[in-house]
Amino acid sequence: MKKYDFSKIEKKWTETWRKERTYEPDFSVSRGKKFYNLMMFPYPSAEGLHVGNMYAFTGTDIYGRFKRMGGYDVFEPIGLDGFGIHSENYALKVGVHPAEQAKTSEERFYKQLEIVGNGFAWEERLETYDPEYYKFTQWLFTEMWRRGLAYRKKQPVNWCPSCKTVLSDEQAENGKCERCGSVVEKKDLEQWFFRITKYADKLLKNIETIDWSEKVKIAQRNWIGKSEGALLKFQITNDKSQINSESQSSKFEIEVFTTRPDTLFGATYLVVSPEHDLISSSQFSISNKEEVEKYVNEAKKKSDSDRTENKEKTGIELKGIKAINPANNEEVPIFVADYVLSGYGTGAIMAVPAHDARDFEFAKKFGLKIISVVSGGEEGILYEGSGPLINSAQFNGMNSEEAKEKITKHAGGTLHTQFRLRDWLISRQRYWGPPIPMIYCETCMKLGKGEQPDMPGWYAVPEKDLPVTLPFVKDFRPEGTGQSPLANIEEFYKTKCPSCGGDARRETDVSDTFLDSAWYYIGYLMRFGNWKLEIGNSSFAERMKAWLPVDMYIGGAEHSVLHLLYVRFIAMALHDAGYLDFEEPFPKFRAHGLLIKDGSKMSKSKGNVINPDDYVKNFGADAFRTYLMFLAPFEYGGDFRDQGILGITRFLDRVWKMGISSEFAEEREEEKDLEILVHQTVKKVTHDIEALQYNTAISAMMILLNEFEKQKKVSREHFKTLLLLLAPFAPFMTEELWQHVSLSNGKQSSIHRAQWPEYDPKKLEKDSFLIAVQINGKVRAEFEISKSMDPKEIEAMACALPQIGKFLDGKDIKKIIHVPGRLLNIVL
RNA sequence: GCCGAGGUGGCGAAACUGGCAGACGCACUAGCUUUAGGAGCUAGCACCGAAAGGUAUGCGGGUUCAAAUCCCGCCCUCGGCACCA
Repeated sequence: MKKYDFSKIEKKWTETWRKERTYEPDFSVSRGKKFYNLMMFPYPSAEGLHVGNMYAFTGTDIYGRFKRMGGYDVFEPIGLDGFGIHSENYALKVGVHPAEQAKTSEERFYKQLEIVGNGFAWEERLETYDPEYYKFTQWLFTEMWRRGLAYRKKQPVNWCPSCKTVLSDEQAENGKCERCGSVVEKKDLEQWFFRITKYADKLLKNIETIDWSEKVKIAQRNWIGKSEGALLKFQITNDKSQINSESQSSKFEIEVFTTRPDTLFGATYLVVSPEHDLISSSQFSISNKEEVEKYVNEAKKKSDSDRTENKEKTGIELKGIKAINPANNEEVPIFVADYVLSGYGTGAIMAVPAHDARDFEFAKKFGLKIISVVSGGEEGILYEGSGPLINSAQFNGMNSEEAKEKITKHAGGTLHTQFRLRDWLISRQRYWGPPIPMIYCETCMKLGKGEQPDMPGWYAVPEKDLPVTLPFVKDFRPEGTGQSPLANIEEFYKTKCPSCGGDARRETDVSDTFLDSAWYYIGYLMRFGNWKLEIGNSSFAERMKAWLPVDMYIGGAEHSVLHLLYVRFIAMALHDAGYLDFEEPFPKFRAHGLLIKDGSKMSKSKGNVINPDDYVKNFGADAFRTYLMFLAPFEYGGDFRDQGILGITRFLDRVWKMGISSEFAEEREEEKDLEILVHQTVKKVTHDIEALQYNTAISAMMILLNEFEKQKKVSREHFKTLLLLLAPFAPFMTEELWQHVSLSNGKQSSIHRAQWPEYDPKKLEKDSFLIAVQINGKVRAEFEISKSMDPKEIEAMACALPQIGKFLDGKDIKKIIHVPGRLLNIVL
């Protein structure tokens, strides 16, 4: 008997599938049954594919193969997200130019991805560093600009001292750089931003309409951070003792944002952030100015994480000035403290120590007045809930919820919705990315001319001049000067103004990597032959209409507020610009779990990284794939154990043996119950794959095989059903066996284009089965009954059983509960 | 602190709508076979107990004929957010 020679068979089918274009969809017809099956494309930054990537790809590929067999024309493309800081950092580490490293990685990644048996549409692959690709990344930037969604602004931004570039808020995770983990600093710099906040409300609302993993939806909701409240104005006065002239008093106002305007009567002081305008204002004489400045400077020096790590609240009163509470016209002191953030709301708060934990802590430390205005808590203790108001003049007795609007009105404030989300900082002072396609003209600026009224001197590179090619720069190292290495290349930045034709300067920053990946799912549809299709081209528009949005998207949850938020935003902008007829690019998204090894995350420093190549070489791609899917539910992830793969190897070997033996039974030779099990298995595997519960699908197939082996012979049809069910998991071996067991003379078409088996609902139940008999809820016996039996008859039979009879002896049966087909519970 | 997901044999994990807890697999044990290699086959395998039987799904209560599953109160682990007013 021939042993299964996986390396030979895998090689053969890889070549055949490629040659026969088995996994290429038919774009020439617009068919209703399309299925766009997408996985997050990888960063080719490391030495090769990580087993975690392999896990994600395999899980997605199984789903795609399942859909293809279900009659869909499946589009499952693959590409590389090889532009950007992660690839550049890797190139820096190994000392190779990123453009060269890209070629090496490309070859290695694609080879690995094919070896493991993924059914990709190889002809449509793309790389984000391809000028034909980033031409459109740049076009996208100019489109955002034209639509008023891109702007330049100076403000405190996140700066990674190690990567020597600015970062977006999303990339400064807990005050640390998403790439290298360095502590992020704050710098005042002029940068490019995308106005994602314009879509904050839509990004939030649409979450309700999309079918995504719940934890990702929650992460996005939290990140967008909608709060409903009010903006209230507090007038500022100098202390009576210090008023010098009439004009200096009472013109300046501080606006605060609060979610609890109902507690305004309890606002006993005001706090401004160290960056607040009030501090530098010359309108007031702050008597302890020196002291205040010292505090402010120290606070500004601290990084965000330093500020938050120090739990003890600090601050200092601005002496000589007071604020007036608009509810009751009482004077309250003003403090500056770094627990108030400049980037949120108005950068100033009204402090209500009786009903806010932070204010409470601060007030205790500085001995400030604490006035309860909401009843419900204990006297003198912090209470953050709602309830009837007290100490609030005419509002006493009113419920706090109702009072929110009333008190806002009374104080002359306005109701306001505040988002936590801030605009997307898009520029990077690095080399390996798409140059931002903008031109700055000094002459036009002086004349006040420009494409956008509020940004004189700035022009987008005209579409005909795209792409702005990234020049080959030998010394691509970031310098930390606040400028990209491109700023040293005169031939690059010297250009002509698209408006006046005079000398002008190109933008030398490149765009964030996440812009590259914000539209790649569209890019795959452009890649026919040689990027012949362009945005605005009508046949491309048709293709987008036919294939978008993506039907199933799978990827890591770590991109919850990075890629997955940006890509939604860009789709919304393109939708509003009329290019897309949907707002949500991924109506269905599932986050796969993480693979761990020996109980901890895989990392090189721990030495527990799994090299997928070794396993494919030793056990074959089919066994490796199937094992990855068997070890735990796909959406949970799990612990990779070397020994576990042996169980799968045995299983596949047994399938091979049975298939190769060529001894199949006539159908009528089989036991009838076997047919029922086949139908049950088809049902279970179909359901489990649809739910991404691959582990239980595999165990169902194991049960079927175990039963097959107990039979003397199994019919060819039943064996073929098992092959079909197994095909998405073990594509190579099932293909080989499919050809072998098919009776047709000559060439048989691929199993991966065969029809997924169906089950007959009438053939799911056996005629007779075991039923359990319980006494007071404890199982005491079981016996066989037939489907047609009368309940009374079953009860009588149960009581007659010897194991049951001894319990019944001399006792009254209170009642009998009969769950048909399951059990009988006799209550004594 | 807040939000989310979890906690079941030696291990990875199953369990429909509340209905026989531990499917399937790994490891292990015994036997057979052996071309002695991570091979194959058969049987066993939650715990206590000689057995009858009893006890078991993080802990403590509750509802129910019946709870891993529902309710209340705790504990622990992992993931995310974190002075967001």
